Amino acid sequence: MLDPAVAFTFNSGHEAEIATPGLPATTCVRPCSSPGVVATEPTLRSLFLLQLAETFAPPRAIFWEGDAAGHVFHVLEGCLRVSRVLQDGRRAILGFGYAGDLLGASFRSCCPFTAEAVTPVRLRRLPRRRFDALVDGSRDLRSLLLSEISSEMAAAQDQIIHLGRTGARERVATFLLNIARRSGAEMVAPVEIDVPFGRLDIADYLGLTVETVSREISKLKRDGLISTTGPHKIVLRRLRGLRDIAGIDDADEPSGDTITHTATWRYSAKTGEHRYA
Amino acid sequence: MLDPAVAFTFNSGHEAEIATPGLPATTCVRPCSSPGVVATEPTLRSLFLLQLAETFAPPRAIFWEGDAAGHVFHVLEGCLRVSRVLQDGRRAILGFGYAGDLLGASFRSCCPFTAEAVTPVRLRRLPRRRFDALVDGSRDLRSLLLSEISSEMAAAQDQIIHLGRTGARERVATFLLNIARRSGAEMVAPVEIDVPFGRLDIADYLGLTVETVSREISKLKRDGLISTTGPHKIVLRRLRGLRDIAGIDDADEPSGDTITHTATWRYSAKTGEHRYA
DNA sequence: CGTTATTTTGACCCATGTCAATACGGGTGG
DNA sequence: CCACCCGTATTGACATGGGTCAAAATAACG
Repeated sequence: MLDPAVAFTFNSGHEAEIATPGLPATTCVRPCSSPGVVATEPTLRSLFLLQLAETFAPPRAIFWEGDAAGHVFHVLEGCLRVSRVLQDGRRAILGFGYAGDLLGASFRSCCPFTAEAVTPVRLRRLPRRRFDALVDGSRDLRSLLLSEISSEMAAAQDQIIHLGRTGARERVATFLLNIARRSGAEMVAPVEIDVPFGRLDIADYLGLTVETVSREISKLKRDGLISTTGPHKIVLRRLRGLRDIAGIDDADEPSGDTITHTATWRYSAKTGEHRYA
Repeated sequence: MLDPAVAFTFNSGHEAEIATPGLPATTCVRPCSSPGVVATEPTLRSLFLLQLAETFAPPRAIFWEGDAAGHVFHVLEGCLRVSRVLQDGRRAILGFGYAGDLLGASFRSCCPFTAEAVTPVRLRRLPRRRFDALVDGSRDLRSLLLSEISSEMAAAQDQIIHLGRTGARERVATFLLNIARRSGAEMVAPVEIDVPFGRLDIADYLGLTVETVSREISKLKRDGLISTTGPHKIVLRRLRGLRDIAGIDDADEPSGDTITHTATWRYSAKTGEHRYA
């Protein structure tokens, strides 16, 4: 397993690398020509540096499912949710986005979901065409983009496993641990996490109902694994216990890229076959 | 919704374009140099043409979760499943692969799941490095790869919605319709579909148990929506009814790329803001 | 400080899981 | 070609996790 809480079309760059608001006019002349737009070390996120930042107040949508995918976004600050609704109104939240995340990098013709601000969101946008052109122009950036998307896939697959094969308690525990991991503060003492979204969002994300989410949280409190100060501040008291519930083997995937098996495919010129050893 | 049954790290190329086994030695000298490996119209799948085909007998694995991601595969024929297991043995099937699918194109350092043959599978493989190099060398191929991966994402997200927000009946109906769609035979009269996988595979794919899957299928039979000739041959009799159960609005996403909203973001040089209209 | 949305808790029920028995089907060997 | 056998599928009886409906408690906000 890798990173269940990581949202889909964005991926936090581990370092939030929030740029200072003042435009760094030092490096580049104009944001339109293609070669070497940013002088230093080009990352996907640095492409956005020249764009002005916008703010979205909480329930406002950044874009809607079905919209033409005209822009790619870099979240500077705040928190958003990404969701889809079935015809009859049922909603599923596909993931959450945080500062540092890229949003929309993997869209093709249209947005496959709606993105809405949960807390005030500050972000920069880049027209799709420009983003694509810039990325396509650099081998490094192309590689970074693929990695980015690959992590999204991994996260989506984790989510599939959880939704398909785990119970409410397990999902809630995993969810809390993932928020903690995201928050940077690494995993030792009692960790206080900030849960900006409401219970309904959590429920729609975990494939449960508000009531079940609430009950499971209460149960965890009763068992002394967590404690709360209001619905949006949760203190994880016994990480070990939470991890047990979440079914994390410990020593299990600390970095998501661990290779467990060492056997691999060898080609034998002699027999003309591939074999696994 | 797009394509729930589409598996994850492959995507059928709509045309299975199964190459004739005899190697087409006409176009290219050797499979090692980079520029213009295949003369005609380069597609991702044509990159594999010079590789010899291998066969995997049914329960054999093509690779295991955690393996180094050393190859990319092109499925020529047969059917495979892609799965992950939790520490306690619970298994989730992330998707199924069919002839025409690409497998492993989106991996980075290691395989995020296990792939096993369900029926005898014929495929060609390409070392990752070569695949990456070839794709990276052509703008068209890069674009095709991104589209490919983007569809995988879409499929994964559909699956997330189903697992999180629909009931057993709905999932089974959707599943049957998706197999039918895959099988090419387009959607009119009674469609007979071939279900190569066992009930356990279906259950692990839909996040249910064997018993529930079996019961739902029996119920659909009782209601006259389908009929069977053995567990692997199912005739869809009332597509409309199945679609209703599956919650498909009809006129809903026939092609997955439909743009529903036409509003979009406009930049106003005057106010210096983006607005949605 | 009142008003409203959100969260929590309780009582109840249903869909789905669990356990167990039976029936089917596909392959093998006679 | 048939009989047997074993793995898979189906069906039944029962248990239970989580959904539903409703009310109370708490938090958010003007």
